[in-house]
Amino acid sequence: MKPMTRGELAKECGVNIEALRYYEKRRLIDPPMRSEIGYRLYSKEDAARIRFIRNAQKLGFTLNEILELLKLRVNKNESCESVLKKTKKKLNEVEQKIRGLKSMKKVLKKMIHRCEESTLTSDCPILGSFESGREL
Amino acid sequence: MKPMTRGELAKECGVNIEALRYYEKRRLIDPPMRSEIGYRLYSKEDAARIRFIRNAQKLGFTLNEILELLKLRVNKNESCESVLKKTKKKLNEVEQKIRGLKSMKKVLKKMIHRCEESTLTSDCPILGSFESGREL
DNA sequence: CTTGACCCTGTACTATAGTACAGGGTGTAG
DNA sequence: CTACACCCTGTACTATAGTACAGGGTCAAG
Repeated sequence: MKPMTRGELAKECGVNIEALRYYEKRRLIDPPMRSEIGYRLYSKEDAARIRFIRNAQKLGFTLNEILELLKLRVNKNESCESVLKKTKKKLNEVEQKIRGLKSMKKVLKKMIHRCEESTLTSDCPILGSFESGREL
Repeated sequence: MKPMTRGELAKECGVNIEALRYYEKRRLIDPPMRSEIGYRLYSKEDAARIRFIRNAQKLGFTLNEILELLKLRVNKNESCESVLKKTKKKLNEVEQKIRGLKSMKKVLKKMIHRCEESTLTSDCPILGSFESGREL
């Protein structure tokens, strides 16, 4: 697989070219290989990582949280125990988010249903999606 | 129901007192009633709205998107048709987010499973959760 | 052999979403 | 009657996540 330049990777992933340098500085991607004249050369794996970052951001994770997600693996400095604990914590966060979105979805569907029956009122039903007061 | 002051509402909703003034400026909440000496007085509905805003933010919606969600209702200046269209668009966004989180959840669960069987390797499996290249 | 399209670095600017603070009013407790 | 805990306004500062730009290098095409 031939490596990509910064411009090519940016285009492929639909991000601004400067964002790639920013993610490198934030340590979200490893410093890439360099060509003889010093150009950054990215692999397919780098592309996958950039896409992961963008997707995770849309799901409400900050760059710091995304870094934590990316570090979820066994390494020499960390026990499997601790990785397991962190992974379970992340799973919980993800499940919370899913629950929140599901109740939002339910309300939106109800609105669409009501609208199609032309019985909509002027109040805002979506507000009700978190009425339970449950913390997200 | 007795109305709350700004400090009380902030405490009840777990937000900074200044954020309430900020949400008012951004038109995410209506300008509240005022007491005789000019203090803001908030209702239970205001509290629900603040909670909605915070929860929606954790699900990856920006304040502008949240404003759009809150405006999803029939009013004199807008046809039911157009509200229906916007609501369906939002439903789509929500369903996309749910799909993204579900694939993340799947990968996290697999990691936990593997870790409990002590067969974890040093690569980062979570990266795979968006491999499909599908846009979120 | 220079023009254009890339790349490099460093630094400065921007948008979003707050957060803090200065300067001043109100009202109850000691 | 004053100290303290609230509230008001306006304005300034901060963090996060980029985005733009200046000044300079490389290289292929005309």
